[in-house]
Amino acid sequence: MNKRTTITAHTKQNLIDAFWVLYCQKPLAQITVKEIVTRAGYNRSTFYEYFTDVAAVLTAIEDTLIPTIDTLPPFVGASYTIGMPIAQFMQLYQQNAKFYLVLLGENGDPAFVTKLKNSIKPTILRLYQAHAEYDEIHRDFVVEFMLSALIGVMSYWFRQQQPLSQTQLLALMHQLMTKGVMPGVTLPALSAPYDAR
Amino acid sequence: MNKRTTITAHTKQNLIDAFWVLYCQKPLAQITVKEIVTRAGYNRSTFYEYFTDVAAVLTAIEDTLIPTIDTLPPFVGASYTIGMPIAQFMQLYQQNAKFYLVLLGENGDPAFVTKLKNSIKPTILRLYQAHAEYDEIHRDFVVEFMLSALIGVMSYWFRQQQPLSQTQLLALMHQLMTKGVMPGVTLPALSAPYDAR
DNA sequence: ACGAAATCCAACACCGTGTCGTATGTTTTC
DNA sequence: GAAAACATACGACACGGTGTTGGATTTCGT
Repeated sequence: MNKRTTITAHTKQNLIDAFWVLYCQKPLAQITVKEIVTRAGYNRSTFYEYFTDVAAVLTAIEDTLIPTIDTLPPFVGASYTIGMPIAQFMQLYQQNAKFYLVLLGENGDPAFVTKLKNSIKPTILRLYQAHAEYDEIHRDFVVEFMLSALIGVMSYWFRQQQPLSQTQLLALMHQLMTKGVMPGVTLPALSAPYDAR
Repeated sequence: MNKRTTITAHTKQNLIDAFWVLYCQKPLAQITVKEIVTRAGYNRSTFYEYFTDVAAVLTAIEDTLIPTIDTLPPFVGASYTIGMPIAQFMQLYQQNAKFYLVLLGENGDPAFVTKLKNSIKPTILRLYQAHAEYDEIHRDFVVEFMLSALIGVMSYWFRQQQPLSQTQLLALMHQLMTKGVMPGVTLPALSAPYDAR
């Protein structure tokens, strides 16, 4: 390995690490270049050799956390069930829990949520190829529904002290996805919008 | 009405309005006090009479957008169905769509999502009082599931050019909530976690 | 009508930003 | 293996934003 490239890689990583410690503590707007380089032990100018500004560090981190097509294998065929993407996403989440927890948390980045959803969307959409239940427009909303619920629940689970076991959570999520959130309730007519009171 | 108080109210509102125009265009971190007061037509010092910093303006806006206990009436009784909170939330969303769209969007504020969820949570939880299906811990996750899906889909709907009518969206959401996202699929055993491949 | 309090502003010291020129160390070329 | 070419890290500079203090002006209570 080239010495130059290892040095730059180390420096960049040091800056990223220093940034992450700060980002875990406070929102992006309050993090300064000076803080980062002080913590990492560099001159402030050095920072600008690697990143254009503070936000760029966050983007760099995010880019390594978005699952690529390769990491989410393209399941096909009739044996493909809803449980698989759920379990798979859970595993992905768990591997990088340290980052996801913050990026999807209170001081997190909404843009990351969108990026994450878009990266998983094709995989979920493939689930519905065989099923003619929904047209293309409806499918889009169904997938948005699933992903929002999935990410929301996962984040919630990690934020708590995990009162449910992973197996319990998987089972619950699977049930909610396949049977709904309130199986016992019959539906009223829905053509007319409800009164607010 | 006192002239003093109207003046202060106007000034504060002018600052808020100016901030909002900017916040619609770029993330919080890039908005300066100077920009706000220039746009609103005040001296920079005046800003600090009303807000401690730029982030405080955002918080002030958010606080007016969180539904209080009063705005979400406490439905009780057996006639309470899942459709009501959905339709109700949709109405709430629509009234302040201009703000929700941004706050829940790409450059939005993740903390606002949490605030919003927490404000609606009690209402949804009341849905499950009569139902003994879930214990307290599970209920929490079910509610998180619902709210995440609800907010996610609503935001998605507003962000698009609304290809579905409101009635269609309500019907779809109702179906997803009560029957699940994939009614046709039978479930495999879920006690053991899935393989990743 | 007069003192008290508020609204708003100009000026000040401080801090963070982004850039440019340079010293030091590393790689390439012959 | 020496010298040229390059990459890395740094100090210094001009600029712009921050937050505060003291004062001018207007409004309110009595």
